[in-house]
Amino acid sequence: MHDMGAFRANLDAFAGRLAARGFTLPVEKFRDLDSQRRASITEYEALLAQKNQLSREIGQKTRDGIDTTELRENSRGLDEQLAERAKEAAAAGKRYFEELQNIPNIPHESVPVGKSSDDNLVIRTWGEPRKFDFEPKAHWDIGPDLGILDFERATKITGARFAVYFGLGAKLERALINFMLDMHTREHGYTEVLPPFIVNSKSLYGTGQLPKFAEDLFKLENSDYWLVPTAEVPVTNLFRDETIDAEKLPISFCAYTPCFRSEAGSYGRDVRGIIRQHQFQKVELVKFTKPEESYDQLDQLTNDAENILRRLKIPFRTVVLCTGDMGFGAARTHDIEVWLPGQNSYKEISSCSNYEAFQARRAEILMKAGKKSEFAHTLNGSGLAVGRTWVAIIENYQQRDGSVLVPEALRPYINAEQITKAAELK
RNA sequence: GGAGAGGUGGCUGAGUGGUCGAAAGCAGCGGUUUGCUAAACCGUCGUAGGGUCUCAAGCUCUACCGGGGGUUCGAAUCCCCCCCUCUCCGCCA
Repeated sequence: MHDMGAFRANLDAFAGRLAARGFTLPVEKFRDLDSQRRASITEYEALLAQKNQLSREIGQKTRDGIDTTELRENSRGLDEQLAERAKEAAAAGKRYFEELQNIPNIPHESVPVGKSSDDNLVIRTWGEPRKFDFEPKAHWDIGPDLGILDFERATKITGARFAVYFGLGAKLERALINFMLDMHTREHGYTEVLPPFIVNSKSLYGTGQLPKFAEDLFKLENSDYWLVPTAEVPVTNLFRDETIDAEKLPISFCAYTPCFRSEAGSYGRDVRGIIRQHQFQKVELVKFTKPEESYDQLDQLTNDAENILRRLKIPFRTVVLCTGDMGFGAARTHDIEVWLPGQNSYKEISSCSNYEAFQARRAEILMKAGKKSEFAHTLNGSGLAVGRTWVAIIENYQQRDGSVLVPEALRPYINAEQITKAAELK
């Protein structure tokens, strides 16, 4: 959400910067909507002031013992017109806000201008893709062959885009969660949070998923409850409607949650394997910062996420999304892409964004330094997507005999050096 | 799920139909006094949206006492619905 005053005063500048991300701001429409809105407020409030004045008079005269029959009638006479103008003003306001809240954030000036993911800019590459002396397989073959991953039974008990993990496959997933949380809390200074996995509409509005992206979410019947699409929602909303003492910033949280996404509109994308599931696990990093330090903190957060892959010794590269490829609320986004030999390509495993005050304005997250209070900046990024990290390990550490080596950093967590076919599943 | 008690400004807490945006205290901010600190005293002190204005200040209007409706000329105050918190019971992990 943009600041109303700034938006009104700089409409043309906003339009120019939004154009870079392929968003056409209807400037004239906004000017009209805003002047309509203001005119109807003025009209309505002038009439209301008139009525309030009459009421005060009636109160005074009643106390003085003067008859007020006529004044009461006059006052009542305003009601119909008043109701009408109230309705107009509310409608005009609503028209304006509905347009405003669907305007995406302004990209930071450092973001490369472009139209699609082809225009993203690689800022870092780490590790050498392994040379295989055999044809590397994809995880959707390796997993089922090892008996640690089962799509058919998941489809039976639930439906498409779900998976069941068995044995060391399940344990690998659990180990990854602990490994990531431990690294972020012990080495990167994050405080662990275990939030609710169900949130209300207001929280989803605060982080920007609602009202525009309702179709991407799972909603619980007969309630205002939704399954979390990412821990970003509950964790960022920890400070909704709160004012944080600036001295406490930056505040860094990490949280594990399952994530639930309807994936409406992604039919046919990543249909094989567990790259795109309705339910997946993620360790999320969230930061609340002062405005002047949010970009340093974005670099820090990105680095913290990358460190997971460095420790696991899996190659990756980091890209800056171009203006046309960014998400709705982000001002700058770094995607970390992990190397997947099974698909012979890099695949997104983390998305780290600075939202500047875009979410803070919606969620009313303020910071106060001395007398002055202003909106804090919010950032978040995956640290990392657990399911996709699972895939990366399976594919990068696969052996000719179909087994998978466990990365050294993970061995204390999984208590095994190698994943082989489980006895009961042979 | 049942019974009861509550939700007022940053905090505590008055206020049961008419200048109440809301007493008082604390905290905050400005100042006076003062070797320093502390204390005392004086003043100030909510947010948002309109209007006026070149801008700001100022002035002014409107809204906000958990949320939404209603009664009334007029609602923090009366009525209805909902949400949340607390206590007890039930149920459960």
